[in-house]
Amino acid sequence: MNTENRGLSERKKQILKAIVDAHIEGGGPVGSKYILQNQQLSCSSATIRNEMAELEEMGYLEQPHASAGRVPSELGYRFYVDSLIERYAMTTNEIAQINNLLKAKMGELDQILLAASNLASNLTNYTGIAIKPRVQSVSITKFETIYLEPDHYILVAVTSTGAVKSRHIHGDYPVTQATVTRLATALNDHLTGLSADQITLPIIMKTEAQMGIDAQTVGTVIKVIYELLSELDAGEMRVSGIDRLLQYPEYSDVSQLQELLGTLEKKEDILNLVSRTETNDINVVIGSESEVKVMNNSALVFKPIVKDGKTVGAIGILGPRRMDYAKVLATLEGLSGNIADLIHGNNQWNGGLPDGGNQSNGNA
Amino acid sequence: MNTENRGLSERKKQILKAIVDAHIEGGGPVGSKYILQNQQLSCSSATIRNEMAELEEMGYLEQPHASAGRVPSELGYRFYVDSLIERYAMTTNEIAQINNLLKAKMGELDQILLAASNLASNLTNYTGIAIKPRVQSVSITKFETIYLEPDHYILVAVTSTGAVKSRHIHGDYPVTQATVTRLATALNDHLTGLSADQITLPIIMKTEAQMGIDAQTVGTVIKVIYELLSELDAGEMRVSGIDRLLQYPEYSDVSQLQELLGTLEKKEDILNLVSRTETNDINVVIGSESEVKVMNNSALVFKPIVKDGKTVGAIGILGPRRMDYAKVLATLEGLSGNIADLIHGNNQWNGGLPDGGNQSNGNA
DNA sequence: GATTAGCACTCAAAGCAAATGAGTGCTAAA
DNA sequence: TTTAGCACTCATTTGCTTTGAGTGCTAATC
Repeated sequence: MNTENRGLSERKKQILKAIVDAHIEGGGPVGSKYILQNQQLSCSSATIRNEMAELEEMGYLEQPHASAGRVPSELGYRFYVDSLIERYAMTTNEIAQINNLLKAKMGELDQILLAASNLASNLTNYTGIAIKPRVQSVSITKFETIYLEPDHYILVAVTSTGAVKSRHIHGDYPVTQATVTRLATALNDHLTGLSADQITLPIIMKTEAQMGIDAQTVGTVIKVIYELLSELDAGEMRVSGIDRLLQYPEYSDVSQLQELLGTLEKKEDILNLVSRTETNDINVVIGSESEVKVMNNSALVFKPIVKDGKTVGAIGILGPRRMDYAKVLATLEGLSGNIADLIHGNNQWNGGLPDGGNQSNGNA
Repeated sequence: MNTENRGLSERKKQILKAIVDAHIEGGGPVGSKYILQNQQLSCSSATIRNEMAELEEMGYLEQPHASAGRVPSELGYRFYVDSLIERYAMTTNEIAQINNLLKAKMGELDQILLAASNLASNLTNYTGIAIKPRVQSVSITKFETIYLEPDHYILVAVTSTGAVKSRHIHGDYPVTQATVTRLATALNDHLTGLSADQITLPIIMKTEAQMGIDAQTVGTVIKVIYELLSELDAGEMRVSGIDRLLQYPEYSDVSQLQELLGTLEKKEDILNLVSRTETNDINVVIGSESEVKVMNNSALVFKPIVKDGKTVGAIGILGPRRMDYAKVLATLEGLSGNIADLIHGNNQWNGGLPDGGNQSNGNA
């Protein structure tokens, strides 16, 4: 991901930075004259042209066509993001916004992430993404049953990630309050700590045998649990502020936009990308650096949210490749800090575990 | 919504229908000659022109500009949908698809709705919408608590609509297993059947007094319950297949598209529209018939899903005004039938109440 | 009175050519 | 190494013409 690009002279760096900045702001190719005017450089446009030609040769710039200005290449952006970017300081106003909106939403992790990605989208004017990554293996820490009617009870499961899931169960055979209570105990004894792929036939049979409850009921419940676990593994992703994309001319090409929306809908690709990421730092994925198709003139910036050493979610920003990285990075950094505070819980009535409970609504 | 439009001659109806059909298929204005060719009418193009002129005068047709063909007006579409539309029979293939995909998803209502709107989007090639409408007043039927650690327990609530919601609670004061159990009993005694606006200060105080649990803990829990209830009232909406919109030329105007995506994001308008609808039939909202802005050249077709006399959700299709209503209506009809079957539960292990449990992720 | 053929008219859309101008590369001088 | 100068390139804009689908109207016909 990093090339040996230290070999750039100060002037080259300054020119490259100027071009990227200008391109981020304006969107179009940047010419030598423009740089001369908006930059204090003690040289002429011809010199700048020479430098630009060299930068192009080195792969940092591209020329859409012979008589156009230069546009940063993917490599150019990468260098910019890694080395040239200027720290953007959030305004107190923005910080206040984050605090207010996030504190108000302080409920389950789901909602915090959603609110945060929303906020990120608002603050940066790009598209926000809230992600709950796939996890290798969730297990269930605690079972509980709620008896409602003779043929109807609810199974509640608390997962190892702190999420609470539930399922209504309508049995064919009437069950009693007592049976249902016994069921919970039995499940707690035998099935806690197992992930979906650990629930094998032997275990099921052993459980059935030792439970002293009719096999039908047990079978039904185990099936439900299995489904629950599979669902928990799946990961989820929510997008907010798609409409913002449209204001950038790079997306006025309908076919391009269509493909991008397609990948956003499918969710698969982005979910994979984020789930597979190992670092907890902010990630900047520019264009074809990722295996995600169609991101060619787009970039995705995302920041994992970590709780107890585990990645429990991520918030991200999707926008044109020429996005205002300084601002985006600062925003995500700020938000993730606040989220960390929230989920490490210093608030009165809620704030401990991530994931108060509900994370259905997967990607269908 | 209905004008006295019975005064149309058979031939006028035929011509109007032909124009609408042609426009749905092609998208452009329809001329007299085209109709003559694709329709068996024993008259000439001049006669058709005359009829068209009259239809325009009556408000059923519009002319984009003087030398263009005719385009159906909103009124024209309304008449078409109400009177002229031909029943579309779903293919066995499509029916099979519905059955398979829906049966596979048979879990909570949330997921069924989502899967259904997704499927609707696939089958019709327009954008699908899954809606859980606002409800006036949900109450909680049953409380349960799950003890985890000395300062940490989970509150589980079963609502009157059958949804199960939960919240982690981290108390400032240690609680015991026994306290937590007692808490559940007390809540079940005092707070079941109340909606958010019925939880008033007197009731809270009375509950606190009779509970015999420290006021802090009770106060915290009641606050959580209140928030839970408010959240349940809120309604939710999910969109799938936005990218499909782009294939219709009416949305290649970026600014239009942007506004439409905006309303889809806000959700407010559509949620209101659906929540306020009283009939359980399929609704067709064409363009500016609704108060929803920006739907000018779009139409929304939706079908409420009813369970025990209550509207528990809706699935809908959003597309260009010139959408294939016959197909859309048939699809929604078919899907809603299947959903009704599912939630009235004739399946072995699950199927009774709607809403197994999880419907967080509201509109932030 | 309804229908039709015929014709003049309209107007968006497509095609074409010239003008514009931002920006470059190269060369030769400083 | 830098720079001024100049010829060259090429996307974009502009104005113009052509095309053709489609209409409205009128006068003849059924």
